This record gives sequence, C-alpha cells and structure tokens, in this order.
Amino acid sequence: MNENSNKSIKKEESFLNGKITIADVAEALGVSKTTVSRAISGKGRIGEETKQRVREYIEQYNYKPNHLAKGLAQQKTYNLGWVVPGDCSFSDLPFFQTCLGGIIDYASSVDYDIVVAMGSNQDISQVERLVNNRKVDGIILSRTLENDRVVAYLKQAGIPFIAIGSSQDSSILQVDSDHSNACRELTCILLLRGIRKLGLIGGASNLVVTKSRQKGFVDALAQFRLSPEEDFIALDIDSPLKTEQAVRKMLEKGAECIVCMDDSICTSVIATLRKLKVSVPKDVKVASFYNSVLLENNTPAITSLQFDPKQLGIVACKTLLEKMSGEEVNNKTTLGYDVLLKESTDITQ
Amino acid sequence: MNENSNKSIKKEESFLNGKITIADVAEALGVSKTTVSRAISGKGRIGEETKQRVREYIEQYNYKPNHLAKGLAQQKTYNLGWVVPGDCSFSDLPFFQTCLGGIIDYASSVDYDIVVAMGSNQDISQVERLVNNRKVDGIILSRTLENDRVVAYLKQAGIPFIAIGSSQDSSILQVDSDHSNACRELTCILLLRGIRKLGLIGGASNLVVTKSRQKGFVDALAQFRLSPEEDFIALDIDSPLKTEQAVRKMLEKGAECIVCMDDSICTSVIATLRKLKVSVPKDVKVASFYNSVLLENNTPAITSLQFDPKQLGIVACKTLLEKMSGEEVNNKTTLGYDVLLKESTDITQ
DNA sequence: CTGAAAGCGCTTACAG
DNA sequence: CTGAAAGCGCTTACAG
Repeated sequence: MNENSNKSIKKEESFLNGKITIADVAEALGVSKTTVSRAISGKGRIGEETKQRVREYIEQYNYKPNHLAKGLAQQKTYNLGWVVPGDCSFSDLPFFQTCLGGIIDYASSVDYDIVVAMGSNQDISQVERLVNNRKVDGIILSRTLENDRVVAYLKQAGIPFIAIGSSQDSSILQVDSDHSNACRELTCILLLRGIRKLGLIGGASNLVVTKSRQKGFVDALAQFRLSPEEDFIALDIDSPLKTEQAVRKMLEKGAECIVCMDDSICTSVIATLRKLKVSVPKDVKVASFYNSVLLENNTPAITSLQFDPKQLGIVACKTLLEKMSGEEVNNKTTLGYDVLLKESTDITQ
Repeated sequence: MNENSNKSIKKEESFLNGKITIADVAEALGVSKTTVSRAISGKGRIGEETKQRVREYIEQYNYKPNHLAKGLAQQKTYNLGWVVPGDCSFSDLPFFQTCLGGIIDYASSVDYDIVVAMGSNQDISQVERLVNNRKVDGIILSRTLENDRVVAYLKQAGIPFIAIGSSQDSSILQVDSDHSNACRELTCILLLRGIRKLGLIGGASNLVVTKSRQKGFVDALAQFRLSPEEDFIALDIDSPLKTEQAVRKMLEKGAECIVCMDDSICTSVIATLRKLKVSVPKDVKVASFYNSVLLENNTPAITSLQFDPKQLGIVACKTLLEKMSGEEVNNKTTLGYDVLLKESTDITQ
C-alpha cells in the first residue's frame, strides 16, 4: 500500500517533467516493454492496432525516449563529430559556419547531434578525446591538409569519417566543390576576353584546395597554349603586406588581371589597388572565389566563383551516415559551382 | 571448452581495438567490477594497493570507460549544449568561435563535450531537440536578446543554462564583459580630450548588449552635463547603406567623433569617410569596440575597446558546471575590458 | 576494504 | 502478433 502510493507519486512527478520511461508506458497500457519499443521503432512484427494505441499514448503523455539508454543498447551514440581548425583565419569562418548549418539540419532530421572539436596538425588531442571517450559514431572534417594528422589518426583509429575538401588519398570519403574546374572555367572566360597577363594570388600552399585551384588555373592557360610565369603565381599570401608586395610585382610585370583564391585576399588586393590609384576594371581586372559577404557592396562589383557550403555540409553528413549504415557510397562526391560575371572583369571600358 | 575458446577470441579482439570493459579488467585482476569502478573514479573506500594495481592495468591495456554507460548509470550525458544564432552576422562569427574555443578547452578538462545547435527567436526547434532528447546536461547561450525565446524555453524546461551576455532577468545565470562601463570610459576619455560632438552608431537595438553600450555612452555624456542628441545616436544599422546615411547626417550636424559599436560597422564607417574624403583623425575621430582582425592593418590605427571572448567562454562553462554540481555561484559575472588608444582619436594633429 | 546485486532505460534474439 | 529475459557497460546503496 505504502509502496503503491510512493510509486504513484513518483509517476505523477515523472509526468510533470516528461520523464516517463518505456516501462511506464508499458504498464499503463498493459503491454510489455518489448511491444512499446517495437511500436516506437517500427522494427519487428507488431499489430497495427497495438502500434496505434502505443503511439497515441506516447503522443498524449509526451514520452521522449532516452537516447543514452537507446545508444547503450545499440552501441551507438547518435552523435557525429565536427572538426574545425583551431587555427583558421577569420575569413574562413563563414564557410565553416554555413557548412555546419547544413550538417546540423541533415543530422537532426535523422536524430543525430553534432559534437564539436578543434583540431589541426598542431594539436589533435580533442579529436582523440572524442574517439577515445566514444562520444561519436563518426566524424566530419571541415577541411583537408596535405599531410593531415587528423586524417591519419582517424584512419588508424578505424572510426568512420568524411572530409569536406579533397585528399590525395582516394581511399578516404570526401566531398568537395569542383575547385579545379571552377578555376579553370573562370580563367578560360578571362582568356577568351583577350586578357593574357593573368596573376593568381592564393593562401596556404599546404591546403589541398589551393593546389586544386592552381591546377585549374594552369590548365586553362595550357588550353590557350600559355605557360604560367613565376611572378604571376603567388601562394602562401597570408597578410595584407604580402598581398601588397605580390600585387606590386604583378603590376610591374604588366598584369592585366588578378585572380584571388579567396575573398579575404581579394579584399586586400582591392585595398592595395585603391592605394596605388590603379582603377578596376579599367587598369586591371579582378576576380575572386567565394562571392561572400566580404565582397558584398564593393564598387565595382567583383566577378567571382560561387560554391554552396550548406550543400557541402548536407551531402557530407548524408554520405557519412549512409556509409555508416553499410550502404554503398562513392568515395568522392563533387559538387558544382557558378561563375558570377560582374563589373570587375569588364573589358568594354 | 568451446565456450571458453570463443570467449578468449572475443577478448583478444577487444584488446586490439581498445574496447575492453570494466568486466574484463575485473576478471583479469581477480577483483570485482565494483572495485575497478572505485579505483577509476576514486569514489568509495578502496585499498591503496588495489587501486594502484587497477590503475596500472588500465594504463597498460588502454582501457577507456564507455561514457554512454557511465552516463546512463549516473543520469548524466557529459555533454553541454552551445547555442549560436542561426541568423548572426558575419562579423560576429570570430567572437562566437573564440568563445567556443574557451568553452571546449574548459569542458574537455572535466571530460565534458559540446553539442551545437542553431537557435534564434525565429526558430528554437534545435534547442528543443537537445533538451527533449536529453542529449545535454546544461546549455550555454552565446548571446541574449531582449525577449529571448530560447531563454524563456530553457527556464520553463528547467534545464540548467548560462548566457554569455546580459539579461534583464537577474534570475538567470549570465557572464558578460562590462560593456556599459567600457563604453562609458571610452566616451569619457574622448570627452576629456575636448571632443564634444560625439556620434554613436550601433546594430540591432533588440540586443541587450546594444542597450548597455548606449547606456554607457549616455552616462558619460551626463558626467559632462551633456545630453545625447537624436541624430547622434543611430541604432539598427545593419548595412553599409544605412551606415553611410547615418554618417552623412552626423557629419552635417558637425560630429567630431564617431563611436562604432562593432568593428564591422566601423569598417563601413571608415569606407564611407574615405569615400567622402573626410580624413581620420584630422577631420573626424573614430573609435570602435572589439579590436578584431577586421580593424587590423587599418591606417590610421583605430582606437578600440577590447574584450576577452575566450575568457568569457571559459568562465561561462566553469560557472555553469559549478552551478550544476550544486555549488553556490554568483548569478552574474562581469569581466573587464581594455581601452586601446590609437591614432584614430589623436587630437594633436 | 571488498563484493554481489540491483538498477539506469532502452533493444533484441528467442520462444511461444 | 506478443512477451520474458538477457544484455549494453557502467554506478552505487547495502551487506559483510
């Protein structure tokens, strides 16, 4: 009797803060926990009528499954790790943030959550924690380096992962925009307009993506039987000062157009040109890579490539989850791009 | 016999991928699971020698506890939620990213992980998921709005949380930089230099932080027996166009200095002044708020307030965890600031 | 100081 | 179609 009243008090409390369990539901409905579990998951044979009864009850009493318990029983965490560089530059943040938005959207649609870790070649300890503590079922990398310690670690650890970006290692799952062809097409368009002296300015040369863009640029030149000149390709440009030096040198050598590998660099280039009283597009053309907010409202409007980071996130998340559930997936997925032609590359002036 | 060999095979496999359990350790050492558990956690009475034996074995065989199981037994997830606005502007990202860095650093030092969700007044569904699915033990908010739906929801849900930023609601846990005094001090310094016609340009007026800064500004004026003029305070400035309009109006009215509530706005202000051929600091002074990379390398160097977002993250995480473990904590923690005086407010020219 | 046992809230062969 | 029971890998009163 005493025990009973205790129990009923406990149950009322449970109802108040939504902490009822599968056992409560089973008892209330006079069925077994097994049946309730099956009604919820839809797995296993179960009568249609029973299923409906359970589902209605659950709806009404706002039963929410305990994902920890579910995870323990199934040996899954229902978490995915998201590794962002601890050392990335300011201008990369919007890209990562938008990717993450896509990832969360997709993940939550299948009841997964995202755990974040900072990781770079300098420090992979947070990624190791995630794996060692078994806090995630798989991992999404926000970028790839040429000799990526995180990639090496994850391969060795044997945990499923996918990279946004490209890797030389074709055995790893990866999804990327087609940087190489995007850069090639943009460059070809410029060449078709009669522009010949093309400069290319880019960031860290140990990023795979930098290599891809450079390749596209060189390929385009080759299509026009041109070969790249040394002073016209400046990589590892990571400060306004270096940008200025590179731009000055290109202008001295008679550059007609400067292609910037990201919008941050482009902003520096434009600032330099303004300082040097070089007019765009009259004296020199300018093109960039992301069409991000950084370029917004610039006068003149800047010709730029455009990718879809949110879509990259969605596809990465989806592909990884498919792979984890044993489906056949392509190791490499390549997404498209747009070329946005604007005033900064006009030749009619 | 057969059973035995199976078992030993299974155990060898376990060793290979580090998936040994507390039961394996107990069996190997001829003690009970209880003892192993106690040796690891340090809770409960246990012989020093036994404890050492267990710890050595664990070290040697690389045993890692299963946090899911631990969590289920303790009714904890060892996860904290981190809510970032789904709709924040580009220039806020570095702040959030740096906060997050501090949060992860602190959290991982006590074996917690961070699960991310996007949330704003438009959409709190991801936050609801986190709570309903019991994926987190507590939540850290990256900012506060005046009528914050996320705050309202979390209060009602009864889950522990803390906000980075300030709230009118003094019952909620919060940690913030002292924006009001920072802005007051900066303004006072400018007033002390003899500057009288001070303009203030800020972003979204529904952010608590905007109000605080405005208050500091007005307080400083009051200390000098000045009252704010309407055209000299422009809020809800969220585009370069609006910035330009506000700046033009202030200049018409004879503004001697423009105080910008964030570095993004400051960048627009500087661009406008350049366009209008108004020289800084000769014709008009400029001061800003974050000393972020956005201002780096500007000529002239920009006078700015400086806060410590990483420290905000650390303190927020620490305070929340303390509160969750039942310790007494102050509802509101206020962190300091620095005033960096640079060329853009020089009056000697 | 140590251990057997129950429990956390689910899932899933297995048997009926 | 349904259920009793074992199990996921921990923790923790309780008893000794």
